[in-house]
Amino acid sequence: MVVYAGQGENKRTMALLWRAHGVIEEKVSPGPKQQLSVDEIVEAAIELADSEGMPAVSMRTVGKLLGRSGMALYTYVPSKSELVDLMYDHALGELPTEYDLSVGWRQAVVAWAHDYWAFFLRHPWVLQVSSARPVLGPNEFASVDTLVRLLDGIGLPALRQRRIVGTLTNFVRGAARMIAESRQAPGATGVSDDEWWYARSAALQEVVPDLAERFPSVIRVESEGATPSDEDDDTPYLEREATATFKAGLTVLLDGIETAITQSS
Amino acid sequence: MVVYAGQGENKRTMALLWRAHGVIEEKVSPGPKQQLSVDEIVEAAIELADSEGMPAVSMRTVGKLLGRSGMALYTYVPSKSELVDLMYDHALGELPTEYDLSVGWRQAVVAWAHDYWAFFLRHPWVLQVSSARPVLGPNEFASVDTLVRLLDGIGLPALRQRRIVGTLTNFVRGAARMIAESRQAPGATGVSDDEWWYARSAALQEVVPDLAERFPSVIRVESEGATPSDEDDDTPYLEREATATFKAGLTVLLDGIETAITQSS
DNA sequence: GTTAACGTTTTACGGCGTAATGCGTTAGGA
DNA sequence: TCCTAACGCATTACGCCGTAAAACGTTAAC
Repeated sequence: MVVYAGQGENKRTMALLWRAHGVIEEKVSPGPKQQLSVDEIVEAAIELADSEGMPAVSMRTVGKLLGRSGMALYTYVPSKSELVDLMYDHALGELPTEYDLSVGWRQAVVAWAHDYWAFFLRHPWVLQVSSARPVLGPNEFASVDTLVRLLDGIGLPALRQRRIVGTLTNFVRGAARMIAESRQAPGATGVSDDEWWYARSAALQEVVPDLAERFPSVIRVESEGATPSDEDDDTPYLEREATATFKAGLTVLLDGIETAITQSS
Repeated sequence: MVVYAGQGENKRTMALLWRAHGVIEEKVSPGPKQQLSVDEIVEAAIELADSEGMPAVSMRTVGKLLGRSGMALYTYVPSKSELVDLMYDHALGELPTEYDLSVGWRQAVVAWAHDYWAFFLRHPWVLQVSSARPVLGPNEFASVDTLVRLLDGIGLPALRQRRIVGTLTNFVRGAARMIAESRQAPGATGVSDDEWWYARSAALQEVVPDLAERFPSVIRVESEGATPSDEDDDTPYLEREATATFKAGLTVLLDGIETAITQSS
């Protein structure tokens, strides 16, 4: 059995996140032993979220995946929202925490950004977990710490460094979100991205024939220099565009950071 | 009655978005006249989303607000997801479409960014509408067109301009999302942002006493130079931080764009 | 052997989106 | 003028959701 020294939701949540068994007294007590573990539940939920998307993650479905009823999970986890927090922090655990700084901070940050980006594309549901109220789990701390360290010795005052860390994190999340959302357009395996896009554009053309006259600037900018698709690259249009926007945007941001460094020194 | 020249979901959606009454044949037909309008419904839904948040917007609640059953709305709108698209595009209509470029592109973009940002804070639910699959409504086109025009004459090739438009849009959305999410932490009017933050930190401190040794870089960067709160400014901590990150990040981005301009010329 | 704590399941409640059904209103043609 | 068919709208129903409450069976401690 588990007893919480102080009390309160927050304490219990933190104990769960940090597996702080030191703070928790384990008491032997009657009744059957627990047959599952928080980790098992969290991993099953992540599996489900990866393959079927966040909406498919319900207490009942996670329970079923473990051969249990939905309610059984409530012995391990106080509520679904806590389970989601645990999923979030657990997933963050797979991010690298060390980067080679001998090649310069800029290259290191590019590597970090690509890893972070790829992480969100592997686990798109993470983007649906709020980023504003931090979860304060160990892996969240570790991942922020990793990025902070990349910017540690380049002569930025702490405050500026903090802003830039926030901006970079936000930037990668937003860029990844564009792709992640485009991948789950009409539910599971409905029409593909390109088919949807084509049908929409055709309908638009028909309903608004004078589109090009009404919005000349967008039309010009959107039509010029479309990213060419490689021979055997079947990445959908929106996704290629979003990827290119990510890379270009990262360059712009890094250039801006260099300016900030120059101004600080 | 309404007949669609071609057919298909997309056509109907576009007609709804663009109010393309030209494409639509109005036929007189028996039965009672419609007592509501799409606009009324969309505005009621927006009202609800503004005041109670997106989760409070259900077909039943919107119907109730109009003195009608939930199912009544289905005569006007094919499904909830279409209603959400209409809400999104309708709300975008309140954005300015003209900016003074005589003060230079940079100042104009700053003004745009602040308007866009304030818009998201007025209608935080907009951030929960996917941005990847564009809705292709008139106001979405207008708002993108507005930003594109701000960057039109500064010597950027079209492709670069497109990437920068995407990056700026993404940036503001992400920055606004941080605040919007921090405002809706524990449901409606539960604990305030600051109380929550304090309780969490206290719990964390207790569960993980060696935090500062384990993540020295984050701790240092997070603790230095905290934004001072004005005398009578009761903006919560997370929100002040997020606002500062937005402003600093915008500067960094604009500096990066200036570098891009220099390189293009 | 009794008791009390515990893990788990079952049932139940009020929410959701929306399909199906039915009712009452209304315009056009007879 | 009446009939009919189309239509707006409400009601009901289905299968989901999170989770409170209760019931049941297992088990350790006394």
